[in-house]
Amino acid sequence: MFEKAKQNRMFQDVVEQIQDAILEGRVVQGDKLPPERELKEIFDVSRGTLREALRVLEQKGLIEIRLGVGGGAFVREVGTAPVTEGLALLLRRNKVSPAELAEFRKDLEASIAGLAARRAGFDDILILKDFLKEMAQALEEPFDWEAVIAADNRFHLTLGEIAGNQVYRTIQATIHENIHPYFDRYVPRDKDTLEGNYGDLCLLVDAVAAGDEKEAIRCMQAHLGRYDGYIVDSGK
Amino acid sequence: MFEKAKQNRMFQDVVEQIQDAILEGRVVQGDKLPPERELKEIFDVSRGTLREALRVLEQKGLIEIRLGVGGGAFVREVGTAPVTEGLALLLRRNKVSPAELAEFRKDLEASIAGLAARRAGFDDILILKDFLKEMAQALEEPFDWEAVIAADNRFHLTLGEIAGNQVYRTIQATIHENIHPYFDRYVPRDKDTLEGNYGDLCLLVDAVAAGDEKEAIRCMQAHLGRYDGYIVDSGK
DNA sequence: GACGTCTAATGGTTAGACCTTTATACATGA
DNA sequence: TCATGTATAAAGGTCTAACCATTAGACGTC
Repeated sequence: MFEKAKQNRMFQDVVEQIQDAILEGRVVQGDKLPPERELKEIFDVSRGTLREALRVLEQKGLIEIRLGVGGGAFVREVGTAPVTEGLALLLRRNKVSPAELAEFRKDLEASIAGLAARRAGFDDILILKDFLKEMAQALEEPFDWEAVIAADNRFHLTLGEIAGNQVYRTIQATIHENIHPYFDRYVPRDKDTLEGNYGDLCLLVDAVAAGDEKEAIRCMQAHLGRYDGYIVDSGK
Repeated sequence: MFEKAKQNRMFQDVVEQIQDAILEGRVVQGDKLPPERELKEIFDVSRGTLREALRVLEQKGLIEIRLGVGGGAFVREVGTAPVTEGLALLLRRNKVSPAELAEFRKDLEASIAGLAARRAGFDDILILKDFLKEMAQALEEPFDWEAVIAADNRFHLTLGEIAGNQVYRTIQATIHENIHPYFDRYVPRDKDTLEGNYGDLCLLVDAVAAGDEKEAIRCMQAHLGRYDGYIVDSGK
């Protein structure tokens, strides 16, 4: 029925007001908030209190502070930085393992592949095939590991777009950002692995083009399963 | 080669020192840091600067402030709260629709059910059955809608625990947090719906107990599919 | 036009005071 | 004896009024 009455600290109210303004788009990325000495008048708090609010907003990744003339609090694009930082802490304290991330990711990407198969249009298939071409080129001697990985990434994110659900895309982008360090560190950079990888994606695109949801899911699982060993073994 | 010289603000140094102490286990969960007036002497900064550092640590979820005698900054277990909050910001910012949330959730919970079926132990089943009993009681006349929903919630979160992957749990918590307002608003409060709901979960528990992954997934999809109409129609 | 120098805007920091919340000890009274 | 009220002090929350540090831009000198 009731919930615990929340501790009311004035700076929290300031945080909420500014946060709402950002999330509702009343101020947008790049906008400069008034200088501290004006904000303090607007909210009718002391400068110390106002600054505590700014620290919280900064930590949330919602604003960025610049020094000097013309400096101040600038609205940032809401991004994945705070999530990434929080996850990094969890990983460092062994509250989550890279293997858990990888398990979740495989599942997530498989769902995305399924949705993409259900919803992809003709143009979408062309875009995916472009990535495959790009990847094939990067695989030719002398093969370019970085370029293959970059193409693979964009392939996944594009599939996320095709899936047509913002929630999947948001979660996908966040997981990608956090799992990549492990890929870079543990996945071998040999050509065989990458060629197998390329083969997986070709099959996947075929499945998506055919609208075969189950096959798309299977392909994606096979594709990511290829790396399970590396991540799982190195975790914990 | 080089990177941008980082802006050096004194409170950031304080944040780092305390954060390191926590991450390295020199202070552990429940420990109380000295009062502000002592900390400010230790770090040789003003109280204002110290308090800005405490706000950052608080936002990172590393400490918690309690008021009054014996109050102060207490070390917290590193947890998923900041990750959840950051994700919630992203979802809010990306203006995800209730329908998108519901689609993702069905998928996520289904995966969780599958993992739970694979990993549940004997005790886990007993706990789930307790929730079912609780729900059955709340369904008897006069039936208590709030109690049923509360039990249902805890059922889902417990299933998330049983799934044994912290990443799923964190994402699940985030989605729950964001989808609940819509459930409260749009889902009908009649007894028939809730009784059907109860039936779904009974079948689900049977599947989990039997370790039947596919059936557990199917049950969960059926369970949440029950609400698709309400969320989807009212969304956007 | 290239290079210093000055200036003002603006965040960063400090000191010291007072207000508010809360656990505890103690007193009061049924 | 036990419940209830009250005083006390520890500790966070807030405020005021300065001064310090950084930086863009104006201005001037060579």
